[in-house]
Amino acid sequence: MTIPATTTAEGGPQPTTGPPLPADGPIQPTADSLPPGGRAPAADAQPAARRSRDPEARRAALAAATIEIIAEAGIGRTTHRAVAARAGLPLGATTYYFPTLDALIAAALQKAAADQEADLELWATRLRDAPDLAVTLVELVDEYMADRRTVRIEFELCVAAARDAALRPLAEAWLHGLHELLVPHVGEDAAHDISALLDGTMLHLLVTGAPLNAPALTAAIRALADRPR
Amino acid sequence: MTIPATTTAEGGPQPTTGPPLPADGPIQPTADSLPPGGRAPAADAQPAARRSRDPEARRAALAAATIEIIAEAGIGRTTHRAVAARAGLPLGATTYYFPTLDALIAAALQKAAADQEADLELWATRLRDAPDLAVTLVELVDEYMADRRTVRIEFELCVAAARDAALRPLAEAWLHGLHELLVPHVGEDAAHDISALLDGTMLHLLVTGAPLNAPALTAAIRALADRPR
DNA sequence: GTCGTACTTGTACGTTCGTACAAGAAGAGG
DNA sequence: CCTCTTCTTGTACGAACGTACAAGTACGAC
Repeated sequence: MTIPATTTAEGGPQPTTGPPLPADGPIQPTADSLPPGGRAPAADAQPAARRSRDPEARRAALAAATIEIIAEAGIGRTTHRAVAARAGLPLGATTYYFPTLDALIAAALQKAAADQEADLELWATRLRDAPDLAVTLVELVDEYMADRRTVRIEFELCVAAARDAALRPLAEAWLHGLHELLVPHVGEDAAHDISALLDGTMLHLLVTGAPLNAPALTAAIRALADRPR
Repeated sequence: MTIPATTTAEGGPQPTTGPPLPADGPIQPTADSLPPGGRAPAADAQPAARRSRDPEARRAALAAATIEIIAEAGIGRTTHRAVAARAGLPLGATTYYFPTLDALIAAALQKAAADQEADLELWATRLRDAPDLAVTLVELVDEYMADRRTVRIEFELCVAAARDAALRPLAEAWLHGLHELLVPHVGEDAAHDISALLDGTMLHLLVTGAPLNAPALTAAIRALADRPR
């Protein structure tokens, strides 16, 4: 228990010694979000060369940019302008394709969930052929943690769902995916426990930034999988 | 895997069928945040009866109100005006006591962490006298989950720390508290595993809103505590 | 070719934000 | 009593926000 506590009760106006939040500076565009069919906003002298049409690519680019912004700034600080800048598209494109900001965010989270579902099917095949469930599972978790961006979005979605019931089915599906993946291998109860262990472990890794302790996690999974029922 | 997926690729402008975020309506004040020394903003006819001085109470009321707003709206949607309204104080009070919004949020999160630390010491005494570690631990988790507000703030802090390194020590302290609490009872390794299991379980409960399955969690804790080393 | 729809874009409106600050009241020290 | 410091409050300013929309361009239908 070594919380860098301050006693938080002083007289003067400025005794806050806590960690200063860096206030999430402005989001810079990447301009590579559009497939090769599109063009960068202004690579040449023209004031604003109009791009050729590609509605589906634009919709996908906006959703992808939104996910990036959510991963970096959080849902609460995601704005039309940040998304448009990241996607390299004009502001009006965001409201043309999505009626409101909430719709844009919801679409992005659904796309993220769909990507995750596809990922989980890869996990399923890897586990089906695995000689040792625990070892392979830990490998998969380690690979998953390599891209912190995805993991951040997962937990961002969970926290948002805890506050907003409308997001709950999406977040539940996300958590449930891992559970259902494990059921055929270890049964209902152990699957429940192991998925909680893995989610907790990933949260710890996300916060501390530490690398995964593979042998320890493998042993813990075995302990939960093999416990008497 | 029953994600309510939409194929996200349509022609028209409005095909988003995802869960609509309810856009977090305006925050209403509670006006009970000030100790009996203070008065409500306008209970009688006077336009704005000036309150008597109590700087420490105001600072504490602002931090408490900030925590409430964070729990309800998230860090990203926490504003000076929402906090002031919740605390029943004028807008200027927020900037008088905290130089910036980030400082206000950091102070609130530190207060929450300090409260949590105090809670953990109660946990420590309860566990010291407990005949059965696993059973008592599950009881404590169940009691902790009764107030989802606190739990939401914990995970909100973790997600924010994953994005903002300045918050990392605070979030790490939070996670580490549970770990160090368990070390004297089950040793370093099992404490690590059990704290991950508990954090993951709490996340699941937070998202699903389901009640805690006490017997299952108790068994899982035992499996992790008793595993061969 | 022309016509019409669907898409693109820049700009504008009203709101809300963080922060600054002047004017004043409260209470301690004389 | 007066005075000075500290606290309180209302208001104001520029920036950023969500959203609306007019004007214009691309492209298939004909």
